[in-house]
Amino acid sequence: MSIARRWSNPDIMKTKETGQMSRPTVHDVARVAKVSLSTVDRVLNGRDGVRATTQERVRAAMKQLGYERDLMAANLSRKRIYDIHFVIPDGPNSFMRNLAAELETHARIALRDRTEITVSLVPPFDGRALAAALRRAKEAGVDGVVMVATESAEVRQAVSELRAAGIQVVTLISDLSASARAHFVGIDNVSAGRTAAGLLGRFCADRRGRIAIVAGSMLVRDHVERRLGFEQVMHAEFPDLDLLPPIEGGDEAARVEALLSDVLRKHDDIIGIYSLGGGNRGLRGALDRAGAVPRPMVVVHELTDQSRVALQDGVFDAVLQQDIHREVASALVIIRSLIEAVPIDARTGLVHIEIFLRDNLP
Amino acid sequence: MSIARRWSNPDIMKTKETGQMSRPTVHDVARVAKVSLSTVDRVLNGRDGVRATTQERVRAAMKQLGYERDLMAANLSRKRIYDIHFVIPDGPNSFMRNLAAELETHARIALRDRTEITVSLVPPFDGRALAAALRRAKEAGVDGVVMVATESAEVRQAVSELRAAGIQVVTLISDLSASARAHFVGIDNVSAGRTAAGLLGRFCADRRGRIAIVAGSMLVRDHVERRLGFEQVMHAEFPDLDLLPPIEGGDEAARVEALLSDVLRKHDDIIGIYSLGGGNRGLRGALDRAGAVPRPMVVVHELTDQSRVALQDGVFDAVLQQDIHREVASALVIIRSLIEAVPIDARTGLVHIEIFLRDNLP
DNA sequence: TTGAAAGCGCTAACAT
DNA sequence: ATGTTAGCGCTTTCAA
Repeated sequence: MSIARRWSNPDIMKTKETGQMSRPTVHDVARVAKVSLSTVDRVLNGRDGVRATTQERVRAAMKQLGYERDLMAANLSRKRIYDIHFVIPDGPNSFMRNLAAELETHARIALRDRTEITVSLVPPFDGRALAAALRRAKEAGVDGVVMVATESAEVRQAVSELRAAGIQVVTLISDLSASARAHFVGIDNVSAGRTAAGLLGRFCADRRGRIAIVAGSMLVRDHVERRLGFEQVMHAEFPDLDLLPPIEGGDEAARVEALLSDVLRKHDDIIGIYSLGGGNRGLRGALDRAGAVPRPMVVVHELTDQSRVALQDGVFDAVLQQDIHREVASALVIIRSLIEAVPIDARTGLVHIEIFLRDNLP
Repeated sequence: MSIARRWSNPDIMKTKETGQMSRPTVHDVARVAKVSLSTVDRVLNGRDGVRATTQERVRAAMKQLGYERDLMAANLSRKRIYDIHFVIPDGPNSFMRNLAAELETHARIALRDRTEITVSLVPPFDGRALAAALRRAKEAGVDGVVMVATESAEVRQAVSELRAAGIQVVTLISDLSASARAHFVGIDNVSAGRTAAGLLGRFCADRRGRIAIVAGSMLVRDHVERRLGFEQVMHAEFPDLDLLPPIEGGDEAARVEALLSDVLRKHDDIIGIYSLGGGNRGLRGALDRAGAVPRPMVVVHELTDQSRVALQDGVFDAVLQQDIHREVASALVIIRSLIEAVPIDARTGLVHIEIFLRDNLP
């Protein structure tokens, strides 16, 4: 079987000799609607100064011909350059460092797609600083903003202002609830938490004991959601396991190590640990110091040099990971589509979570 | 911190008044090299009829200016349409059916990127038919071919011919070893097998017994590789588990059910099953009929209506899945890049494998 | 071997 | 309210 799809509308057949057809252009529309190019352009771009009846004629011609604007030609003509600004946390952890590096790479290749990328780094977990950065982007008059969100009323307000100024906003990795952001690009964090629980629960088999949770901050939505998903499944499917309240380590190794060491000292029956944020070097440090036997099962997020080694050493059992490179690429595609009001495939934003065991390390 | 990147080569500053810079064009190159546009174009596109010394001048100018050709403008001018042909197996299983549906979707959206998609369906596991389809594509003069490969000398030969004819070939989902294909898009199947083993091994905990493997056909490389990875990890990390030789069910539910029922009857100590191909409806049928207690742990590939329900029912324990939509999208990006000789980011082709437990079903 | 000029599909400045 | 015309950056006749 063979499926072929070509333009097959007789109205637009141009080269009768060859039988070749090509997709309709503004010229075809103008001809059929009996108006000039400019009028077609006005209708096409929603500019005013066109009588309603004429508009109707043009629209009818477009529909009849199945006209679809050639975005590349349009961009060439108007010399459009998409000005996209990223606002990301200046975190001390390797995850955010990695993200910044990703942006460097993308900045280079995005140029080929008429996209210019700029970046601001802001202090992590700081809504005020984030909102300020957003306002600066607005003043700069960029076309779109991609940001790693921190929950805060100020930030929500700034996003609304951007939106009102016609600037598209996409959240990346961590979403902003009840906000005007047009799209979120990242993993489904509730699902990530559920996955972690599904794995950790099964790994702990029939043992009984406590589970420790290590988070970065409950001010970022991804951490809140991971915790939520984790607790959902733990309560529903592994009720024999006792969940300790989360430790907030600020994604910093030193704090994580101090706080977790404390907890491990207090409880000698911790059989599982879920770390849903950064600072896993500290997590490992605490585990090594405690030296519990049998060692607890450990599920963490983000594959870094640290966590990879820990996986190989059998200290960590599973690492959940999101592909930042792909996320940034998706964010760019999506924000350009938003700017051009092109329909967006729902699947574009959802990045799948990867699970690494020591057996499938890349 | 804020990073901004703009063109900043004084040679190409055009509007001195505004201080605005723009990237260099063929005109700039022509001016600097003191030749005409056509000559620049000839050099740019490797056409002959240009004296060596002139060529050198032009190239020097390009380098000096940091010229990079605007692909969109070029495509507009030459009215280029990428003619991409997909060859996929006409399998009876939902996986391939799904793939065909994906292509329908992509055909529609690819038009916007000057890409026209055609599809042929060929009998599965049939190298001869596949090779014939490839030859037909060559005769049709397409720009690129994307295919789900079956291992066969004939196919390898046909791929070489396509390559020789200047037609790019990309393999999708299942690769073709020792062939001239330019790229593979799909999951790392060895890694998928290893992952399956890592999970199944841990799920089987300390139990002893046999593990059954259900494959489609050892003629497709993805199945061979999954088996390889699976056995690697099983032998290395879970030596207490005995692997039975793989059943080849041809990805068909009926055959899988018959063959597996047989095996389950022969062995009453099967504690784990890994199904690395299609036909999982048959797998479930066999399990239901056998009704072993305790039920074996089951890891399968491809999330379908069947496997989703089985997961929810607790009959399957994990489903490994590849995102076909994304794979097709990647294949399109890659083959276009190959056709235009644009550098390809190595990560573009690698699609990550997803793992579903009942806890994280989407 | 080289160059001048027209045109791809669309937009925008400048007429009417 | 509508039309004419000159580009955007590149390719492609057709001349020289």
